[in-house]
Amino acid sequence: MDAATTLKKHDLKVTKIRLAILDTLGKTELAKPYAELQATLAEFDRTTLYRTLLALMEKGLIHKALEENGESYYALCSDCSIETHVHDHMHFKCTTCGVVQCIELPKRLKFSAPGIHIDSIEIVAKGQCSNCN
Amino acid sequence: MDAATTLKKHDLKVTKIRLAILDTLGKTELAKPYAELQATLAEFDRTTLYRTLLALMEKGLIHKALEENGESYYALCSDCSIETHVHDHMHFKCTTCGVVQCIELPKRLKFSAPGIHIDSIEIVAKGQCSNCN
DNA sequence: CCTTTAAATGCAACACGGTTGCATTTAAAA
DNA sequence: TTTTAAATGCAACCGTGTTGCATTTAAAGG
Repeated sequence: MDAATTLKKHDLKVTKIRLAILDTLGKTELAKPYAELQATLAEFDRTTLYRTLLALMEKGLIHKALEENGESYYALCSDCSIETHVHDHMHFKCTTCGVVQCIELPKRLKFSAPGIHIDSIEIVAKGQCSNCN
Repeated sequence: MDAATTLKKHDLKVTKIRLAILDTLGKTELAKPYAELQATLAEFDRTTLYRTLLALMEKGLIHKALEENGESYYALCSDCSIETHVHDHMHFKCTTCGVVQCIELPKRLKFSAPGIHIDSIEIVAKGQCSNCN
């Protein structure tokens, strides 16, 4: 399914920056840092980029990963839909080359603690990627 | 062990802001948002606060939790030492009242994926705390 | 207790991403 | 083609992170 169709299916108007974002993020399975996204899409205003990312996240087309320094990384959602935005994956950052990738988890993780009710879990791991070790 | 002794033991000079930070974070088992920390310690320059937090983190006396919006939360380290800064806990944020707390995990978590080597893992969960559900 | 010095602090300044308001443009429905 | 709600661009502000540098201070040594 092409990007335009995907947008329409999620009640989003087909615009240049939306196609550009989906195109950029679709070129790799890695998560892209915000700064790189902004550089690639420099022809657009950064406010527009900001709001477009919000819109695409809200519709579950993309998701954001936060690294320890607070840097944001964005990636396409392959396992999300409008109804259930669920991530059965963790975000892994290679401390050597710096790439961030989504890694599928074998099964849904369940944590529990007395008294509390857990809705969602985010996992961020660091180490060496397959190219760097 | 009092704060001054703790600082000396970690080769840190005993200064007013360091005592104040340890005192503030020690008053609760919850993690404090940066903004609250800055408000409480408004008598000190924010650069000093910034560098002091870095120093205390480097020595393993405190640690930082990042929430989804990128907000930083700080808490004392109870299970860290100079040699092994390890967290067998996750950070839990109540989406109702907003408090962030460290929750001990029953056992060390192990994840693996083909080709990659994982050094450390950070887990952030969201849901309702015991007061709010 | 006094001197010395490396470390800590305060201040200024800048970078960057997040965020909002508002006027203009545009996608797409009628 | 007209219409309109949505999307965009621009300006502006905020908070946090970060660095350089001059001043102050903790604490070691005499």
